[in-house]
Amino acid sequence: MSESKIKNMAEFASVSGISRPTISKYFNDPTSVRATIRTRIEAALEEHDYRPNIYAMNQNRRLTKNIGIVVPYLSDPFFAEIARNIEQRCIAAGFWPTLFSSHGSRELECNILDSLRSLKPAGVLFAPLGRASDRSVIEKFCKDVPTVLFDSDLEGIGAAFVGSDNYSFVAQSVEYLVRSGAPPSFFEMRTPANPNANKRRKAYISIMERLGFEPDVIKVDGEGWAFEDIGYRGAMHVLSQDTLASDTLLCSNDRLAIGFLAAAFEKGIRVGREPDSALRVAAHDDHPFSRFTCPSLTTVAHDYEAVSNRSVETLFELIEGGGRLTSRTEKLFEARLILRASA
Amino acid sequence: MSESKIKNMAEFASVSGISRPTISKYFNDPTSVRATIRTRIEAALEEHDYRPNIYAMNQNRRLTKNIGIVVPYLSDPFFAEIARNIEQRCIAAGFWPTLFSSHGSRELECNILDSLRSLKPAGVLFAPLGRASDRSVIEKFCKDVPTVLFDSDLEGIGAAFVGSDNYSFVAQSVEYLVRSGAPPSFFEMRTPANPNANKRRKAYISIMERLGFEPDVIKVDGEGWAFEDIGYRGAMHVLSQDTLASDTLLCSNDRLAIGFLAAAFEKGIRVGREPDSALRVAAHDDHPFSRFTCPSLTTVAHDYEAVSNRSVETLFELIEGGGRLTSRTEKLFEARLILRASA
DNA sequence: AAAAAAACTTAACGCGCGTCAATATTTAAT
DNA sequence: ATTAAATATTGACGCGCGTTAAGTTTTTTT
Repeated sequence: MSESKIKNMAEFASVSGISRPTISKYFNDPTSVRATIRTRIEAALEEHDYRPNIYAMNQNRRLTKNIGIVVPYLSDPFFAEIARNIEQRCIAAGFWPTLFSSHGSRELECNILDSLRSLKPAGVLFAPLGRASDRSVIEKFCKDVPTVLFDSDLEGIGAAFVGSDNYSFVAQSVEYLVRSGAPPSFFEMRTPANPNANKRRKAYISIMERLGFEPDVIKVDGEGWAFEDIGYRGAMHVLSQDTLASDTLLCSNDRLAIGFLAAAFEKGIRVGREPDSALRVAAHDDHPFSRFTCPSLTTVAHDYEAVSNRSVETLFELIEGGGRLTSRTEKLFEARLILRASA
Repeated sequence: MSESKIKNMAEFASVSGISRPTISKYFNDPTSVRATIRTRIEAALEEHDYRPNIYAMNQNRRLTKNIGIVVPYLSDPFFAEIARNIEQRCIAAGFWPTLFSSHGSRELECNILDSLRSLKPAGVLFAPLGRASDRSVIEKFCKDVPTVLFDSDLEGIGAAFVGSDNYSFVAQSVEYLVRSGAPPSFFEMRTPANPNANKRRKAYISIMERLGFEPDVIKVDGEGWAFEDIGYRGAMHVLSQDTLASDTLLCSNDRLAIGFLAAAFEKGIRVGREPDSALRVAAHDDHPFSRFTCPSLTTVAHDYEAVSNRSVETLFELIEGGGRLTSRTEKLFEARLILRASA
């Protein structure tokens, strides 16, 4: 490796003996130059470790190689995991992903979209807050920037949506709970942050009715994204009243269930599918921690891989299509029951 | 709001009636222009919503306003939380933070530093992987880019280190456990990913010896960052052998304890500080989920706020000092015992 | 009110790279 | 070997903004 520091593309062109426009072409797409040239460039690269200035590169390029990834709440390991997945795929495809979290705040979500605009990204993968989102801001953003929504849908907004089929989640859980014991009550937040929660409630009601049972929805108070705490408090309240309609509870999501199980444990209520248990508890999402609840949580899993994979693929199609798809597609993946000890 | 789209600073200068160099000054530091001028610019900004092109801005600036934040494992809510804290502070100070996670991989960590170089950041806040880190790569990076290490120290590398005092963690936990019951055995991974783990073990041994007790370290197998799973498997192994030297266990960190408690529950072993409990378990970190373990986990908390606050402040000093501090400082914050039900 | 200091304007250059037109060279096809 | 097609080179311009120098206006000081 030579000691001389190369400071721009012209210099690198001269030391490598190749013209600057060709070097420029190479960095935009190595396969666009002849193999002999490519190997010469790569040899020179080994020698002199030059890297183009990304700011100058992006300045006039019609499209940067940036991709924005926005999740509503990164402290939730579920989103951290899905973001990781997406990030890796973008890197593999030669893009520069940048990760943002709205941290549950509407204002922050808007600010992120604002920042994202100046990044002039090729595309954005966006999991909105949901109910708390500022629809009009997001709608405007999606008109200007190629955006694929994932996890949580805002109807009609964005070029496409990729997520999990909430009906499938609830069908799996309710049908299992019914055939292995009593039909479940549904445990959720009174004002869910996320549209998925509403879809799950509706699915619960419709499936229960189809099976000939009376739906029973338990709504607990609490705002924001501290779901475990809301589940815990709600469960403490519900369990102390002893007015449960069923000995089987289906929580809208795992994080509520984590709080619920903590409360049940504290109250000395045995949860599980053994005969001596007082309660069965199941939920949805297959949160990374649900293996380690006490008892371990019976839940329904997202197809993580499929969702992140498809989101990224859809965005790439969108980018290649110049920012437009023929029509807004909505892809929902089936869920998978994970049998553990809690129900 | 006017309809005309303004595409560069010169145009904005002409519509606002202020010269371009002054506009440029304003965007670099709004307080650097006279108040009358500032209000006129801001009025024009309301009218025309112009935003400078960040790529052109960063191209020749001696220093960008970018700050890199690198954590070893973002799916761990502990790091997600601390990253959030740091991110907010950087934004408040007018910087552009960008978040990266090494996802436990040495290779990725190196790639991130590589990407970070081309971002030409004003500074970097970096929590290294620890044992898995490529010391020489990081050392070289820190020579080129103003970097403050946090959470996990690599001795002599970076301009400063900010973290928690591992001795303080263990002092709090061991002293509490001793005065409220039996002296604890120490439960940890055989090959810890993180230097903090080694410091905690050493602290444990020294404190036990100081108090006149025989240290007992239980090492369990497992590689990587799936700590809960490692704790679970380790506990299943240890608990089935029934060779525990003490009825009190101190886990190196909360994530191991989360796995441990799941195993104990599964084995029907009662954990807690009531007389009828078979085992007491405590740990360190005050992980966001430790409130919801069964039983809730007695642990020792980081001073999150202080660590993130001080890290950011130190980086700002470093940046203002032109990338050099008089000497490498190491600031360790005290920990705080959190009494819950498990011990 | 005059002088000094501070802040502004005008004009112009440079940064590093994308991109284009005209020309030269290499490769593939006949 | 000749011709056509594909790819490189040369030279030049532009992008949007940072920055500087010289001159002008505004504000502060005395």
